[in-house]
Amino acid sequence: MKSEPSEFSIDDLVSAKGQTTGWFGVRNYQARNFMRDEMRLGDMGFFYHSSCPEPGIAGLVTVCNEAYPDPTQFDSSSDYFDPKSNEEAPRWVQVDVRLIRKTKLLSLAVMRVHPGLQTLRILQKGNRLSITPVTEEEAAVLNELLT
DNA sequence: GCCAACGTTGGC
DNA sequence: GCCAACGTTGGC
Repeated sequence: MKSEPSEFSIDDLVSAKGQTTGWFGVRNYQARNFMRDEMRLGDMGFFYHSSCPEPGIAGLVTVCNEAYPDPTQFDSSSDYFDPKSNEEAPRWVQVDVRLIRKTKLLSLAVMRVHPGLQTLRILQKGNRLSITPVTEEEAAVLNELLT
């Protein structure tokens, strides 16, 4: 799960109420579908810092609420307002995640050269999705590296 | 700031 | 329904 730390960082999550946040603002259909169709209560997520000096995984989170309508799509004062959506047929959803723990930074550079991570979606050329699935095998390698 | 990659838009 | 143009993402 990608976030620009200047927008919302792992430290923001550490200090958030209940160390929990709604993952609002996703406005890409593929990423939305991953949240809606694949993410289930108790699933683990990797909190990734993007578009920053040191991109990489900065912490572990768990899904504490499954997909529900993202309220910012209805808020005309929000950057994430979508005039084409409506309450009867919400277009965008979010999940809530809770901090498991902040980790040392596992940099993109390190992940790129690790033999066990070559299949990771986030490393593929042209990858732009803010939400991508991680396989059990990949998760095991990541957990090992983050220990 | 550059640029590759990809998604979205809108005219036809 | 095609596809060119445009916008966005995000690493470097």
